[in-house]
Amino acid sequence: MPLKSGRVPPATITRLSLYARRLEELKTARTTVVSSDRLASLCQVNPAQIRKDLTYFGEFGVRGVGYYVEELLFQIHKIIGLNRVWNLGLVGVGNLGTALACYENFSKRGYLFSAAFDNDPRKIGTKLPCGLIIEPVERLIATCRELDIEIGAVATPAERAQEAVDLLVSVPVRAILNFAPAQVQVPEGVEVASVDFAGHLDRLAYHLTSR
Amino acid sequence: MPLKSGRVPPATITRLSLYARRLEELKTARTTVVSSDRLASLCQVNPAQIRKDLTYFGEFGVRGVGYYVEELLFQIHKIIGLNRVWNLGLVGVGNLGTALACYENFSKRGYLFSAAFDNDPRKIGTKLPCGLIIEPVERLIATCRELDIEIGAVATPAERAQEAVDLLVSVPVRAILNFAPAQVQVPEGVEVASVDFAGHLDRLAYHLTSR
DNA sequence: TGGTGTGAACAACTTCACAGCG
DNA sequence: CGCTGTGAAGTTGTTCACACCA
Repeated sequence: MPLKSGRVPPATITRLSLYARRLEELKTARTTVVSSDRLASLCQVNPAQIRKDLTYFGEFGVRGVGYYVEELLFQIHKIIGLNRVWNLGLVGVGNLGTALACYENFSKRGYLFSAAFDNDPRKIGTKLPCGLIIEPVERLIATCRELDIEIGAVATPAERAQEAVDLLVSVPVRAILNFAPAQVQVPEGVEVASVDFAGHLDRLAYHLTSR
Repeated sequence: MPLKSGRVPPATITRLSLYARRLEELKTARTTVVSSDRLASLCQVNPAQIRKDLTYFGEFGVRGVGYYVEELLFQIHKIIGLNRVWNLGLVGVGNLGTALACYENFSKRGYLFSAAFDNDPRKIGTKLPCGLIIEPVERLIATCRELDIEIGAVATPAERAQEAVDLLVSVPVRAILNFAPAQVQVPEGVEVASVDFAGHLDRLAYHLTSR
């Protein structure tokens, strides 16, 4: 949020997230200071990259010393927006959706599934292992507004992904995590992150094929 | 596989995978010919990008016409290695692992979960909804060799990810899809694709925070 | 004519190398 | 003295613009 200079490369944000998770581990291990060299080797990136990434937002280190773990972690959390709780709404409660809603690594980091929607009448009213009760998709707009849901997670079949996204956008939800294997359209200002299982697997297959 | 010129950008492979999936849809829709402009709009990329990507592997189009959908799809499948079946081994059968093993989009594209391993004694011998029977991790090396497993999927807790990877590497498995929220080390020649849920969510949170 | 294939221009990102400071 | 912060150099990836050909 301080944002010292102009545009921040998307890749920088992705790495900031990575740094945060390694710093979390260092903090747990009671490490108080870390150099860009050390953090870089933990993250498998170039040390200069870390220093450059941070300069987009300010100066967080001490020359001749390094970075204070707790302080740097605090700053990165503030930049990303991890100093608060985010309410998520899940659309499509199949095997994958259920696993996601109950995945503890999300809640640990402040991402809370607060509502789940499906259009299978047999699922409505059912309680997930994590305690969430499945609501009909017709309730999506009302519930998302009521519960302050700002991030949507789409885990429907491919054919249903676009309509789920359209609904979320109309709430309005301006950030969507898409697990469905489909390309979805959103208006300006809405950010979509697609978790592309097929893309990852295809890259692995290519690696094995091209040798 | 034809590989006309030197190094292929990783991003090109990721896009090839994307093109393949859109072409699959075009084929299903009985479309026989597609221009780079049309395909580009379906994939939300620049048309020149598509043509450039393809030149790394050969010339697949017809000037003044475009690309024959079926032919181009065939060629891309051959490049990626999707003209065959890949056997996958799953390590860590929690909620997420179960959802993955039973996820039909994998098998549809030739990625077949052929074995699943866990170290919880209560799970061993249990059958997953998809029919797979969970084996003890001690059986991993033997089973992977026996079943020709070339791709590993790691869905263990973070603390267990590195040991799962080490085991897979010793099979040897040279391609690993990692769902655990941990940075893992692999030797030269082994490719890891990490499905980084936290990274995606953090990017979305940043998007919402920085405005 | 119309759309591909591609060198050349451009833009973005990464790494280097070192000045500057605690 | 050591490690950060950063301009400049280097590298990689993307887009343009047009020659070329079915």
